[in-house]
Amino acid sequence: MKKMKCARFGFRTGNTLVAALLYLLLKKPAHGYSLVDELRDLGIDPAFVSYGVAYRLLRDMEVRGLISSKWEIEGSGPPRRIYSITNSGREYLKNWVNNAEKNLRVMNNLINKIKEVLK
Amino acid sequence: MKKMKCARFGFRTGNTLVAALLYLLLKKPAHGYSLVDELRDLGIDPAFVSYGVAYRLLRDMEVRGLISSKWEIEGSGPPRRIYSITNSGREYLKNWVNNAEKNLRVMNNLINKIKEVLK
DNA sequence: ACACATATATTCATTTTGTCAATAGGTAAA
DNA sequence: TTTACCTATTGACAAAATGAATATATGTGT
Repeated sequence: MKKMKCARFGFRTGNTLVAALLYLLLKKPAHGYSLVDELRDLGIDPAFVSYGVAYRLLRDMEVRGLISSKWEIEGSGPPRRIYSITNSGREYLKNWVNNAEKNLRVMNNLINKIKEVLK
Repeated sequence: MKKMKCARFGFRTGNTLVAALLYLLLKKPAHGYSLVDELRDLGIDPAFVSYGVAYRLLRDMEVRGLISSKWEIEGSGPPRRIYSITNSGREYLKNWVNNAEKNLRVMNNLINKIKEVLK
């Protein structure tokens, strides 16, 4: 298992976006531009996810083997890079969920404690 | 409302640590070294919070007016900088909690959706 | 004197993010 | 047909956050 850097609270932007993108790709292959739009359905304001960030993440994810891509020329519009999730990506997602749940509990605890003191 | 930068998911390390430190200082004034130890009670692994990071954060927080400090010479050990939370810090914390709750719901939602698809 | 724990502070390199411009094909209307 | 706008991807650069390591004093116990 690679050492987890920079993930003290698990919910760093990049990590979370990776999980969200993998989730979307788990449902069906898609290209970057549409994925950014679909983030809206996850409660993630797409205005906060620039295309630059999203495409960079997708490229990184492919390098890490979490997703794979192929060009799609057919259809209307410019050529699109269609991404699919790999088995490795599925594993990563499972792992992420487990960690995220732990982190969520810590966060929830902290929030409740703070609310109690503020009250 | 000031535009929230760099907090897409609210739970960035820095932001969360700021909240945790403010929470501790809300209960009683303290100095950096002891604060790091007390993070343990919040479920935050102290091995993940180096003193370097903590002191840097505390100084930033003071610059931003969330806390104030004074040197304490008396008592045993080397001089300590005792931090107290300010009114501005209390406001910040209230705000953070509200945001964090929203973000928690988004995260929870995402996690549940992923779990459903993985199942 | 010596080792060790407390306490604060600073530096530098690296990683992660954010912003924005460049490129390019397709579509629709004037 | 040329102008304008939408889709789609990429790359470059700046800014911010983080990690690791080091430097500084002081006090305590032996």
